[in-house]
Amino acid sequence: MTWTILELLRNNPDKLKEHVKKRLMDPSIVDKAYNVDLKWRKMLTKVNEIRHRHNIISRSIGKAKSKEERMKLVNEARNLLKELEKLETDLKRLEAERETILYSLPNIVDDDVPVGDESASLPIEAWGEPKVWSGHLNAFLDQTERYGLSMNYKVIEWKPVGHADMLENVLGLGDTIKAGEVAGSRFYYLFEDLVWLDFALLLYAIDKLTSKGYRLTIPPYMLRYKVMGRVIDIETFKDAIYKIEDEDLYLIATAEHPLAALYYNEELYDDELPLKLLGVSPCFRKEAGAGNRDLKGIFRVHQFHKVEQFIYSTPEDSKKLHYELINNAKELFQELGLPYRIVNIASGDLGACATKKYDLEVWMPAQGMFREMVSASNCTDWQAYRLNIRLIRRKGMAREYVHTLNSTAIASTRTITAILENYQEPDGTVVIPKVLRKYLEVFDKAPHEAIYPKRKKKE
RNA sequence: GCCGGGGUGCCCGAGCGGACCAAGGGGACGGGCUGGAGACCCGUUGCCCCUCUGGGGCGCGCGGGUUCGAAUCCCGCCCCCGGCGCCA
Repeated sequence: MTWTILELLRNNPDKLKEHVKKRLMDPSIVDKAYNVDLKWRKMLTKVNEIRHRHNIISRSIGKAKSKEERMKLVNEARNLLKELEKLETDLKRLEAERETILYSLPNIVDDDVPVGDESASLPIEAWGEPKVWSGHLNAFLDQTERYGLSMNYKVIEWKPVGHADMLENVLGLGDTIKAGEVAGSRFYYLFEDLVWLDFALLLYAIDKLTSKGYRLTIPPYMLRYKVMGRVIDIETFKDAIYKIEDEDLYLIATAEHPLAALYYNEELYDDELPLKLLGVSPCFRKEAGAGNRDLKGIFRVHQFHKVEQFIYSTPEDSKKLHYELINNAKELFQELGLPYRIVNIASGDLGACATKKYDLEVWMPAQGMFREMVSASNCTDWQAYRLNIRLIRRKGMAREYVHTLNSTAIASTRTITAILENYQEPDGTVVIPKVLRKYLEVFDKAPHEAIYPKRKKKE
């Protein structure tokens, strides 16, 4: 038992309550968990005592000398079993109750995390030279200088076209109407240059991060219930996860899920950590909690491609590696030339798994907002406890839990929206970021320098 | 999908209804020996609970069942190997 949260629950429940309060959740869950755990431990002791008595008698039956003695002992054992039956039912019930409540406890909150609801999330740094339409200037300053972030921005007088209109009307390279008819809203058809762009973005992230030593991985795109339930919390399950009819299979919402499950019920030695993985997969999301937000375009969709960073680490290294993940993401977006700010996400908006989370938000010139492109979470031992992934120290062979961390590298459709708005020229042409060009040059039919509006095309 | 064989501790592997409650080996870890290393010797090496220099319970793919007693018998599921079929 070295799970941080269980230790805290038993030794200092008030402290754990503070963490739960920071998340704006009802702290009475801690009292419930404490009581159920205590009750379970007492019941376990009681049951074990009776099992012990039963075991002693049961073992002596094999050595009984006479038939009478044998029958007497068998009857005694039977009586104890009858007594056990009810207690074991109670114990099982308590066990299930305990598991449910322990698994519903969120991770503790890191000291650096700003406390409050999403409005308390704190932009902490910014990079790049955003194009700001004059009509958005106040909004822009409100999202940067208000937090003490200064950016060299360029005011433009023409208003860029939103990514949804760009896609569908200006470029004519997407069809969400037909997709809506045949699959539903938040689906899309993408064509030609945008498909090339999608793949080029993935290749770019794969190229960069494999060079940094991340192990390239294609994971399963579906997981069993018992595994998925351990990787994520119930809320995420309800809001994001699709199920396959008549099968015990759930579509992943990100490669994080199968990458976290890679060492399900396994042991990792401290000298083989950190393990850095790079998952490439489609992501399937219900977006059930999204309401009517971002209904147009491909910013928030049921399906997209993503390159995902994932790290298994020792507890002492996880903070450092969390910075590594967000720094990798910054590097990717700097080279893409997309201006961003980094946000330290507030306690109330963390999600149950994370102890701390950084988002990278790119400035969207048409929307006049910074929008999330990357999310980097340190889950410490929250996932590892649920997935039973142990850490073994060579020195002394002590057993603990590993820490897990995850971060987006590139999410295809979102990054495409960012390019459509940031690389847009007044005439609707979209210049292709230089860093992507080498992944497009090799294909004759791929766009090499820019994507042109449909009415400008000569062909 | 069908037929046959199989899943034992970190790994290999014995056990196939009860007799110190998984033999034996390897690896790892701790200690001894050494100037240091190797070899060698001793010990530890599944999970959980407690009144924790000790005591106890549960563990043999997962979940049920039979029995006073199951790694061992029965049922369902999962996975692996071989053969047949099907398929990109």
